[in-house]
Amino acid sequence: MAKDFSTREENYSKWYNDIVQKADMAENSAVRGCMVIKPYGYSIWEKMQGALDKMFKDTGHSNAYFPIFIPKSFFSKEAAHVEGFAKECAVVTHYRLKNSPDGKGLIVDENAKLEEELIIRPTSETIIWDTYRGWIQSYRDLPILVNQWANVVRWEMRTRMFLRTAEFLWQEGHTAHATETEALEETAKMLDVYSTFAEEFMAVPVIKGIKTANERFAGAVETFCIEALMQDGKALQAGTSHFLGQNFAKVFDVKFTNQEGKQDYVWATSWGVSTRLIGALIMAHSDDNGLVLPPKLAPTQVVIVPIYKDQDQYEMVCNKAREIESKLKARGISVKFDDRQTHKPGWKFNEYEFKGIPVRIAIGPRDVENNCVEVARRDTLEKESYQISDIENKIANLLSAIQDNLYQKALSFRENSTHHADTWDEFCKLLDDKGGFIYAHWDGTAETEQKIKEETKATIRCIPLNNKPEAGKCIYSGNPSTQRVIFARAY
RNA sequence: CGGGGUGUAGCGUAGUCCGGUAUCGCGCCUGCUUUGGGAGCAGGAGGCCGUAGGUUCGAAUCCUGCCACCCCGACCA
Repeated sequence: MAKDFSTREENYSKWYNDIVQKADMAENSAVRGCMVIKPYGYSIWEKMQGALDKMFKDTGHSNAYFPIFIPKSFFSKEAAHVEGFAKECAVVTHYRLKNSPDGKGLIVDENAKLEEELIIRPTSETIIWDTYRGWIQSYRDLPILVNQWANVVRWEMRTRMFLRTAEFLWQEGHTAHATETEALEETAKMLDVYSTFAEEFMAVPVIKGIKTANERFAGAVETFCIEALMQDGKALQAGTSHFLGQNFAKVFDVKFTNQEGKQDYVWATSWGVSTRLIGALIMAHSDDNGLVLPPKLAPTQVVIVPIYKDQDQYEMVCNKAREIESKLKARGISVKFDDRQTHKPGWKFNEYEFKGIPVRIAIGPRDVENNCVEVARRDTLEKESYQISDIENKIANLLSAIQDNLYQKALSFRENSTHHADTWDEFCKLLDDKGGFIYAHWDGTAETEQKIKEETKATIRCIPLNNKPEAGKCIYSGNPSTQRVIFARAY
């Protein structure tokens, strides 16, 4: 087979870029740091959106849409929020262009300066809480459970396709509650939605945890996250759910009258996942032959390739193939029948392989004669002959087996890449030799965390929610610690 | 944003030091033979050499600005 992929071994980041490009998911655009998500990449995002959106609706949320522009004054209200985002904001200062006096193109019309500059949203808490003030008077107006699907802009200095781009697509949920308990429950509920989505749809095992103060969302009281491990041993934050306390309610003056007739500030949460998940999907499952997609998120789950020598055979084979196609479709499987005569079967095999289609069915004259087909699965690259009778159920079972296998493979990779370190030397050695998640004791101070980051580039990914208390000594400072936290180098 | 590198046909490249409008492979088009893992042969099309200036009789080549991408750092939910 012709090889035009870099391997993970040779150059992991080139391998990643090759997959994005050659699987036709995205390309760089004329604008620095921004990518064009191509139809194939976008259809994966649509599959993710579909599954997540249903989960949001099932947990009582509704979609809405808020402006992309945020007045600068809104943005500056919450101190920590400003601190976190100010350095990466795109700002609109003018609203008109005019012809240049020298006749060479367009220039900004200085007479069209905005009285108040507009920030292009890096996240929408401020505009949303400014809006919620008008929506909430009484406890009867609560809770508000809103999600928006949107683009956001964060002016990143260094970008990578899907993982970090200046503009990206995401969803952001913003909820308002009458009590702290209810807001905390919402935060936990949405974290569960994310972990369920990651594990059941993406087939990526994740660890639920709490962020340390250093890694917390700017403006949150507490940030919860799901952390996944990529094949190069680096961690990836796959989703976050924030308990915002009354921080935004206070600065935007969002009060309500409770059942006792007293005024109180509203409790808030926000939560989001982005197109970064596509990067996670690539790095969790793909191999040196290209993309590998879990069936539940594959835009096409099965491709059928006809094999023939002449036009008579072509027609005979295609007739049989179409029968199979319609059986599979009736079973709810997404199928592409590639009857193009402009490409040879071998070419198609390779094409669908590096695009990660979970199952390929090849059917030729010999198969028609024997009433069978050749079935190849992308995850293991194994081929097997299937009798056509009951093909739809056999394929449905196979898809589900592939989904499970991908999850199990990713899980055992993570288990094999998870280590405990009890000394500083051990910790450094593990990081350099193997990467992965390292459970280690930490004294709980931001200073120690910062020092460890400076010396090793490893950060505390999270304090796992299911953590067991365990007395020990901080690997860096030697000070007492009550539990292990997860360290890793991260994307 | 700092340091380094790159930019030549859709993609990957030679040519750049030592100025004379461009090489090769893949892909594309046409025809014939092919079709169970990226087909073969023959013919053909396609490039103001990233962009804007400058030097020169003449610039892909030398000089300057700008843009984009890659690597390293800083930064970063």
